[in-house]
Amino acid sequence: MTTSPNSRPRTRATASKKRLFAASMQLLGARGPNAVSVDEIAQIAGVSKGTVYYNFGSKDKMIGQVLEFGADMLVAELVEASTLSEPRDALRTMASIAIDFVEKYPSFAQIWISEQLRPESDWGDQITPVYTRVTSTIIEVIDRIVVLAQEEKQPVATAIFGAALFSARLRAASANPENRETILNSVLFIVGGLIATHEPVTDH
Amino acid sequence: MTTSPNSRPRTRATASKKRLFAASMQLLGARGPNAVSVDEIAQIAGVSKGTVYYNFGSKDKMIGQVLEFGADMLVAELVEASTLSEPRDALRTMASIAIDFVEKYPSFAQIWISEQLRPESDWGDQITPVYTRVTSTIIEVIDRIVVLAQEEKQPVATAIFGAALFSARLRAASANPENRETILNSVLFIVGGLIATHEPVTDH
Amino acid sequence: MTTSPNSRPRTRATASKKRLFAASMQLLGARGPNAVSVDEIAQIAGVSKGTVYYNFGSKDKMIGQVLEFGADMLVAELVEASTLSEPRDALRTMASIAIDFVEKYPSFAQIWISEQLRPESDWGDQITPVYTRVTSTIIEVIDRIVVLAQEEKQPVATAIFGAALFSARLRAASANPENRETILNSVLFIVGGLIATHEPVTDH
Amino acid sequence: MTTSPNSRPRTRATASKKRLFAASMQLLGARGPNAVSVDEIAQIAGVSKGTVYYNFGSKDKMIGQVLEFGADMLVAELVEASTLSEPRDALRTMASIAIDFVEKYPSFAQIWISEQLRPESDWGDQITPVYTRVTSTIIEVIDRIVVLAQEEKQPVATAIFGAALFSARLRAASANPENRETILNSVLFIVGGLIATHEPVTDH
DNA sequence: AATGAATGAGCATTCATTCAT
DNA sequence: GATGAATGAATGCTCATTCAT
Repeated sequence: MTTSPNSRPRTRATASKKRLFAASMQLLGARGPNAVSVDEIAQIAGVSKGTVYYNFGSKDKMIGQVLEFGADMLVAELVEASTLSEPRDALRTMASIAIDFVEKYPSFAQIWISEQLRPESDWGDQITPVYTRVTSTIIEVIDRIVVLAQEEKQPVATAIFGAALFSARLRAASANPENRETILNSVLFIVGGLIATHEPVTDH
Repeated sequence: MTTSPNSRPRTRATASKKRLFAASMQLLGARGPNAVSVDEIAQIAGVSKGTVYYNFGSKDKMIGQVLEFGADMLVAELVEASTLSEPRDALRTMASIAIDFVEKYPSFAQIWISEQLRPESDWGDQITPVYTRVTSTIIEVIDRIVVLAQEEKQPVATAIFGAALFSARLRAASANPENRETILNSVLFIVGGLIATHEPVTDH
Repeated sequence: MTTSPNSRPRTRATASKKRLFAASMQLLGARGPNAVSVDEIAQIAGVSKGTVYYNFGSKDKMIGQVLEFGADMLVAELVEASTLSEPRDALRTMASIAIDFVEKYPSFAQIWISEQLRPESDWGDQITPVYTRVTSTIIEVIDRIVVLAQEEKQPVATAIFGAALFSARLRAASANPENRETILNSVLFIVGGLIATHEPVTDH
Repeated sequence: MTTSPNSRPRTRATASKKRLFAASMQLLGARGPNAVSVDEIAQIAGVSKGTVYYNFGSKDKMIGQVLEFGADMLVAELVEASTLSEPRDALRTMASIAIDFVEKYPSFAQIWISEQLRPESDWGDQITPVYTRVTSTIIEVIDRIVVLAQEEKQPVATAIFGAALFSARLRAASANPENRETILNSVLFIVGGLIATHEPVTDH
């Protein structure tokens, strides 16, 4: 996925890099960057610590790439779901996807939330922040439901993303998680409120 | 105990502890626990490092107390706002308070969001998680607006809190922050959706 | 005991000092100087840490005095036993006393053994090293058994003390301690060897 | 493992570890574990502090290995001496070896004496305590001299070891040390006493 | 391409000691 | 006589990073 399919077979590319990616996704997703050391990642990947620096240059750069990879995973799924013919089904499915993702990689939610905080850049000149990519997908779907003023779109999408992310995060942390349907409904109340107060999109 | 009212002037009582609290709020609120060292806190507080341990026992215990203090600050304001006669005004004011708080102590949002993740307990047995205290306040207000099934309440309140927290967090990180009113509206669309689909509370 | 009986009653002398002495004997005897902090001693004595410095000046000075006190305790008992009419009974009793003492205050043996090592002085300008006081008592008894050349006396007494101390120390550390009688016999074999190779003392 | 015989020159292999060992033997032998810091050991070894942790994992583990190494040194010499054809010569030589060792590494005696005290284990699960290895060697020699009941053997050997260790320790600390011969004689009086009261071993 | 030995700055924590009250 | 708040030097340890091979 990361390595766009070349025409040539590319025998093994970088086995070490792949293993490091896998180990990082697992460890970072579960415990976050600060709680994971380069030693541990290398050990679980079954390579030497030096290999991390050979392949990625620094811990931060590696984290950046892993984060991007995780974001790509999530966004790809969201984008696919966003094409469902019925936009409200699309949103519901997208929220459901978010719940699954956060359950699998709990600390990604936390990282994305804090990602904008960094004053300079830690893991990141980070091409596009995750939330931007997600909210623009959300906006596309919303645009198929109601007519919103331009300056309303981003805040509405942000609210939806925040509600979904936080609900999912809490559900993942809970011993006996809330009913998934109830959470989806709660998040989608935002759309209900939108519809109740805005003009619906007329199909051309 | 420390502040037992003496008849004598009591020049500066436990000035050190207060200074440490202030420095911690500032530093922790801005950069989060991992990014702040005991040295730095002590230095900014103008006391020696040993004083931290004399007064708090450990870095974690200190952070726990500071976090609790910050939570108390926010919750107290929210509770006060929740008593406004018009429940929708109350919610709007509460969201506004959250925005201000997050702007002042950006990393608190992040900490609270990740607070449930900790398997055991890092900064103590943390009486009640912040989100619980906040959502129960939100629920009180919502109960004055619509009639909700018991199992719907917590998820709805969670969604509202998540939307507000995330929006506020993003606004705080942004160079040219979104219009506050637009954010408030977006968060409150959840309430709009609620009203559109639930029976309103009848005033006796 | 420490305060040689004055003619005047000496109402309470220093209650704090006594409590510190008691706590120190207990803690130091069990765990040794390095493993015990001033905080802990003060806490168990039920006084403030400052009181230690008020009464003793420093941790080392306090330890020195406690060590001396412990040595006085042991030596007093040994001296008393040494007056038994039958010198071999005296030696056996003295060894038995050593076993009891080491069992009660295990780390005293260790401290006394390392006491001579200190290059300068840690806890001490320590009047007379414990081993000197003990061996001179041993020598007095031995002189009643056999005739020894002057330069033999100290080494023989040292060997006896070492054998007794080490045996006692090991017994104290053992889960199911060796039979006390067997230990006493083993130590006293030194005397047996002496008698077998030296002229017995003729009573005038 | 570290020293697997390579065909290639192997310039300096694990020079750091060796240097750390040498420095530790010197420093620990002279002043004991508590009085020596990791910084100091690393500095004298001419490596960085991190190297200690890279090679040994912790200060305690390093001390454990150094202690074991020292014990191996002593025991190896004792075992060799124990094979002398004349058992009493063997014992005398062993005592002499102990004196030399203690003179060179004064604090080892102290550590070994206190080694059994540790409730849990500080420097590791310490394979076999030194005193056990030494006394079993002593017992082998004694068995060639007299017939002892099984339960007498350990206490007698312990007394001999204690007498030798303590005498050696005192001699090492003394400004003008006692005559070595006199000390050896004193320790060996235990054997004299044994012979005087027990049946000698009959040669086949 | 990969390794692993080595580094050193940074960190949380301990503890004997001081001193104003 | 006694206290307890405050100190600061010292310590064991972690970890991202470098580099010769």
